[in-house]
Amino acid sequence: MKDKVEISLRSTVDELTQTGDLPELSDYSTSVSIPTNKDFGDFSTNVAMIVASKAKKSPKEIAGRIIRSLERRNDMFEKVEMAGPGFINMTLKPAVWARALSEITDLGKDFGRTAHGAGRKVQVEFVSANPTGPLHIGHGRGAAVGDTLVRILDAAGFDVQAEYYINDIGNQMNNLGLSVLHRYKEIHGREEPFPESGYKGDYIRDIAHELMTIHQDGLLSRDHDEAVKICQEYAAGSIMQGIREDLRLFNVRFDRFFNESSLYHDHKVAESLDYLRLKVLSYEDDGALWFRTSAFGDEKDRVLRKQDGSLTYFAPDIAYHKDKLDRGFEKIIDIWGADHHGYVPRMKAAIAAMGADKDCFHALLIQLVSLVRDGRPVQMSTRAGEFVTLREIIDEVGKDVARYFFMMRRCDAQLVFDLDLAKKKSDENPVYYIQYAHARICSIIRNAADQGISPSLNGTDLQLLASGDDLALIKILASCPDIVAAAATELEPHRIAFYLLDVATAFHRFYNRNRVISDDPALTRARLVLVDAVRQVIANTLALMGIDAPESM
RNA sequence: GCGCCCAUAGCUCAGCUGGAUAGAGCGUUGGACUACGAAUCCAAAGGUCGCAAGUUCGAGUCUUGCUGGGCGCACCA
Repeated sequence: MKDKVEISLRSTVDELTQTGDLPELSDYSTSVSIPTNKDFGDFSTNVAMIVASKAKKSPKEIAGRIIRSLERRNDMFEKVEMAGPGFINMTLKPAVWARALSEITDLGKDFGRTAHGAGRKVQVEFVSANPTGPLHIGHGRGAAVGDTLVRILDAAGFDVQAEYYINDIGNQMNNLGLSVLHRYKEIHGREEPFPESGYKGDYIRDIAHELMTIHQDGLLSRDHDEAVKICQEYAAGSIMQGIREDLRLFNVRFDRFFNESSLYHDHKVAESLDYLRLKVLSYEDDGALWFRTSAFGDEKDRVLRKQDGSLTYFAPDIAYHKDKLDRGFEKIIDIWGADHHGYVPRMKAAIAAMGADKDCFHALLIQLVSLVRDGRPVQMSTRAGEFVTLREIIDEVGKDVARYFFMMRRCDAQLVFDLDLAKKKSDENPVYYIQYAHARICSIIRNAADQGISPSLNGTDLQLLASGDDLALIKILASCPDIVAAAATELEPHRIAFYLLDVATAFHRFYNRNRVISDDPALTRARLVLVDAVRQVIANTLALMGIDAPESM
């Protein structure tokens, strides 16, 4: 709805500029917002003050001209007033709101979708956990945020792809193989010192046992490196399969899993290094190969190839991001743990070096998740293999609650996951509060159906809902597409979680003060359409978060 | 030492790109079911938006400097 107001306002201002009633301004940013104070109308804009300050004119005079012009196009506004230092407050006609409601009914599942993204290609890369162990709770937050963001971007009209980058090569994979082989030998009674920086989790033992049933003691007689390789490949495959299963249970979808190793097979890494050398952006020093990232705003240059001849993690990562650019993504979004923030300037430098605008790259940094049980923090340490897995969380509180909890903070704020609260099936738990609203509406609709009435626009007079609680509810519903679009452009998926809470609150309030099914047939029909629209909006936005909308609970 | 993030009601947090009188939930106090699901609702109390300057018509929001907390500063990934 804000969209429509903005469009109307902008065309009015443009028109006034053309007729010379307003000074010419090459660029101005309008801001239409919903005022906190209801007395100020449905929407408010400061455009007159912006224009006035640039043109050095009186804001009130500018506002006056805009208002007179807006009033002349009388299809939309009930009332347009000047307020304060030059605000323009606008109140829409009830018919406009009634139309907005019928639009929700017409669009159904598609309500909330917009064309903001104009089909631009966007990629979101997230989770990307190494296949060295199961997903833990930190990955869970990244998975929930990433998957929700993908759905939001899709709804906002972007052509979005979800990708998982698998580090299936390198030191960590080698350590994985060593760790598994060690456990394998241990089962066969061979005690050796545990490999340095090996993985100690119990799942390593499980994998060693699986290898034993496949190979019996056959690996013992193999060449060491060969045995490590067999262990590594089997373990990575097994763990990756587990990760995919975790993601499926968590309702997280990926369009593509990208193997780091393919960058080597396809010579992409070598090509990237050649490119940098050609552009004189890399140089040899002290036996290593350096990338001149400092030329692009990084605080110092970074190593691409170490003294020992092996490549750093950064080298293939440059090739990977070059590949993303080559695939035509206009916006590249990487979701990382906040502890990787130091890596951002480096990556932006790489993007810029490839000749792309470095602002097309967005690193969404996800802050730490800590876990609280019985009011006490739960200690976790990945290195020691002591961590709470995502699977454990899903099993304990359910997929829906877990996904919502991960979404109810801004990404850049630390999150305390309260297991006790998550398991409470009461009003304190926002997930149940929201799902309850949905179930309650479904119940009302069932009751109405028993009386032979179902929600339908046919012959229903929505003007009956033009005031009070009914109108307030419609206004919140109508803002859904604006919220989704804003969440997409600002990359702030948590806004959906808060919006849902607003919708549920507004509905519960409405429900307690008004009857849907009453002895007034016309009002009953109208309100059935209204609550059905509430149900639709709740279902649609829950779907954006990958959460189910139960018909009863 | 340098950099990034955070600081808003007793607690946990929103705050729509700089707008008008800063909002929710929990907790506290008091109320509402013999009609559509009380897993709900209503009301009250609760604030120097960490501190101090600056930018301007206007700052919780932007700038700078402090204070406090988290996280980084590898020829690890």
